[in-house]
Amino acid sequence: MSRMHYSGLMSFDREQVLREAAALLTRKATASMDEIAKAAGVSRATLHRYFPGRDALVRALGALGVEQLEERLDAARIEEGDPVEAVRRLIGEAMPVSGFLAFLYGENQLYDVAEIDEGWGRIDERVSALFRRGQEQGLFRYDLSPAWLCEALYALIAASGWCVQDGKVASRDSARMVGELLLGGMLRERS
Amino acid sequence: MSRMHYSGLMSFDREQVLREAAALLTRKATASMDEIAKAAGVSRATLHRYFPGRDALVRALGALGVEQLEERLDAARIEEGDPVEAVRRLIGEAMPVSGFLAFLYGENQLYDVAEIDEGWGRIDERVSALFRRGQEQGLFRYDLSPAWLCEALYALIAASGWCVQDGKVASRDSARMVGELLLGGMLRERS
DNA sequence: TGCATGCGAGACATGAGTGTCTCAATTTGG
DNA sequence: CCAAATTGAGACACTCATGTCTCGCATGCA
Repeated sequence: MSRMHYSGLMSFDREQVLREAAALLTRKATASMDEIAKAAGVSRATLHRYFPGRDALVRALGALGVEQLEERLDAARIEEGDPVEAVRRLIGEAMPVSGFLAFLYGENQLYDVAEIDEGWGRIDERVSALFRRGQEQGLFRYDLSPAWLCEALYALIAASGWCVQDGKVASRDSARMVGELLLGGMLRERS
Repeated sequence: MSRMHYSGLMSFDREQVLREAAALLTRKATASMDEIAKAAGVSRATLHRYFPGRDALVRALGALGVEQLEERLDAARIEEGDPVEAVRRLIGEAMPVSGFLAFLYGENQLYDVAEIDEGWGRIDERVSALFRRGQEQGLFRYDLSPAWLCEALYALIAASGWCVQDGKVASRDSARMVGELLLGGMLRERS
């Protein structure tokens, strides 16, 4: 019998494999199970023991992404304080996982998994609530819907991650680039 | 002997097939050659006669995307007049092909094709030049690099196309949503 | 020491997508 | 109207990723 009951948790090795898989698929979304196994330092058989099939792996990846992002929403305390500063904190927290998020963003396969879908629903709701709060305080524009601001935020975070990986933007500048553009736009301040 | 010399041009049928393929792959990036052939209304054999292999098809698609976008840069006359209005015209022109652009954006395979790469180089150069021109006229912020503004523009266009397809944003609002956010940001106007 | 569990390595079958070919039917142009 | 070209349909082999299995080895525990 197994030494561990997988009651919601997972073994250390399994989680490590998952993180390696995330790192690889972030760089190469079409990597084969064999490549993933090699990158994770386990055999293909073991990879398949942990995740019976590519679907299971991608689903676990999706759940990991939701979990990580929710942790970062917590860390950024986006429901507290000045909405503008909350947006800046959110961007700062989300930037390190921008590549991973960009990968999950393009994985249409995940839209059928109810668990993942409701996870993204929770995230969207929290982020939209932040934008709504800013609007109600008269800080954010009313003519841009929270839903659109939400998507725009995701898109800019993903794009900046891509730029950093491509050398177009310095890693230390990326959060500022996203924050300044999203909050203030590209026009110079009116005097 | 063939009725036509393919000196740079392509037959009407071939171009029609290419456009159908673009439309399908925009919706389903992993469509098989068989699905593409059916969607284009030709047999798999004919599809393969036009484009010897999936690589050739994707390359032709990349070239088509570059060609279309350059036409729209011309139509928007982005090197003329007020930079702010030029950006608005550019967004208005590019919006109808946002889905197709989003597909090409995620096709890493194209980065090895010199012809496509230099096409995107030309496009990036023209768009960056527009942003630089706006900066030099004191209209655009200096602390956001043209390269980043470029990528942000692409990302927002792709995101808005996605939002429209998803029903989150009305089709006629999409250009304004992108333009307002990119140019003015999400903060309310300072009095 | 002996036993059990987990892992790595590899063989094997399967299915999907692909590239190539043939042949009959249709269209096109002289 | 005939001949050439093009197309559609289908057969065929090949590749690759995948899923499954077995077996030998190592590590850990009693």
